Amino acid sequence: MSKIKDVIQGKKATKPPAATGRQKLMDAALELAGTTKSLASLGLREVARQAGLNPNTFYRHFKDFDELGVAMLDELGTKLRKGLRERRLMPAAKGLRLSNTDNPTELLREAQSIISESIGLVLDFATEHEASYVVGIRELHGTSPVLRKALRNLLDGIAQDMAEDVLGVLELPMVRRETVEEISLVVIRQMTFFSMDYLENPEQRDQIKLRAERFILLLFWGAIAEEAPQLVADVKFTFPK
Amino acid sequence: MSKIKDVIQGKKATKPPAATGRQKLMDAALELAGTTKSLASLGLREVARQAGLNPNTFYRHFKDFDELGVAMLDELGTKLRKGLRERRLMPAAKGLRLSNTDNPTELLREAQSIISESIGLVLDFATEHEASYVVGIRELHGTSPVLRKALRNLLDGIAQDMAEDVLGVLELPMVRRETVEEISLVVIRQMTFFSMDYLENPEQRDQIKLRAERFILLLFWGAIAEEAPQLVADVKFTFPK
DNA sequence: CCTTTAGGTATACAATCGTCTACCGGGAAT
DNA sequence: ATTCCCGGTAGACGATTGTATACCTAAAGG
Repeated sequence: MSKIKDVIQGKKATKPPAATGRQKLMDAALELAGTTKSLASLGLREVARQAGLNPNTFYRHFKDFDELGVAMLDELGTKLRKGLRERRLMPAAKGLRLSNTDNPTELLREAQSIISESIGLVLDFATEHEASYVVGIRELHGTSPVLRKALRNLLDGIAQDMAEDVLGVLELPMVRRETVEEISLVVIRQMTFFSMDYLENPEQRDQIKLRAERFILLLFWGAIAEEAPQLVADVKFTFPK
Repeated sequence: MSKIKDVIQGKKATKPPAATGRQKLMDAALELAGTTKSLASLGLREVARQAGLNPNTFYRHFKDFDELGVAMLDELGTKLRKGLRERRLMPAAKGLRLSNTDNPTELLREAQSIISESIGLVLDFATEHEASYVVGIRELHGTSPVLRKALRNLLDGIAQDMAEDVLGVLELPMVRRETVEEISLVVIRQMTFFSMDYLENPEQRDQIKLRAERFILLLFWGAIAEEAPQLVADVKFTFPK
């Protein structure tokens, strides 16, 4: 009776192969975008093929390509911010954070170590999730306004986290809260460049990381010099070379 | 005799319409890329259509899309660097550059004015050539390695120019040459963000420009504080709010 | 004067694309 | 036990794409 239909339609319809199709599509898109093209320029059929799914299945999960993009960036953002938050809390647990020291020199040295640690943390994440990281950065200046905005918001959020973090150590009025927030945003944005350099030139990673640290130190040092010039003259603090 | 052929082929072949086809293609690509898509994701037929040319004509001028991209970025880069260089020389002609002052305060004030001026210069350029500027920045993190490299080189060159410029005013050993070069690169890169913000939020332009200036001042101030802490404490210099 | 060549055109083709319509199996809810 | 819908499939459609082949013309070079 229905033999004909079965033969014509095939039996594939009866075996849903474990992993949810939505994730399959996202993975496929990531793989393609990571190696070849930009997210926005992917073809629906292309992605479906890579995912081993029927083209139409795409519509079941996403109506747009923007929608898929947002989903991917969501995933990336969640992983990133969670990872950062976790590792950021580690030194506090180890009692390493002594923000009430009266000795400014020591305080600055600690700030430096925090910065260094945070940088490493971002760079590590970029290395571990290279594909999604690169795709994300690509969309930062990409063609889709939706994805651009999503990425901006992500960066802004991370910058906010960083600002709170720093403010826990460099308490006011050593440097104004507003300034810290401003610096944080600039730093996070600059990290897109640093991290791309980092990924693309594995042989210069140490140097790149150092440059990133120096950059941040310069900013904060400048801010402190603005707010408390005398402190700068008094404190004994040497930059890393 | 050849009437048949003429009728079949049309007479359009006999009128080359003034402007060189190469430029037409580049303009068409710019227009399309500026509004809709990314450079790399443009279709050859699409561009030819926009240029009012036969698809095959594309091949006469470029073999790749990368090739067209490089040509466009070349044009952009030339215009940009020329524009910058011209306007940068203006204050020197006006005798405004007094790099041998013994008064560090005055010197810094001058440095600030130079910075402010340079920023305005970049932002003006971005505004006047919005389309090509945006396309350029888009390709900075784009998919084509060729275009990425071209853009990097352009930014590096501009940074070098800026470094030379600054070194003409803030002479060593107030701050080390190496540091100036490092700062310049970071600044130029950060300007990609500032200028995009600037273009996208016309109502906040004054504020954005101010933030950019502040950012740069912080960096140099930090560098000076690193090299000559006492100077920072002595000099009377207030940041713009 | 003849020939080359640079820049333009028309036509054709196979491939790919996005989307529409229709069919289907299994699980959840009623 | 039936119904409903979710996630999957198949097939066909017209449009668009990149490219190959071939033809044309105007100008330049010998």
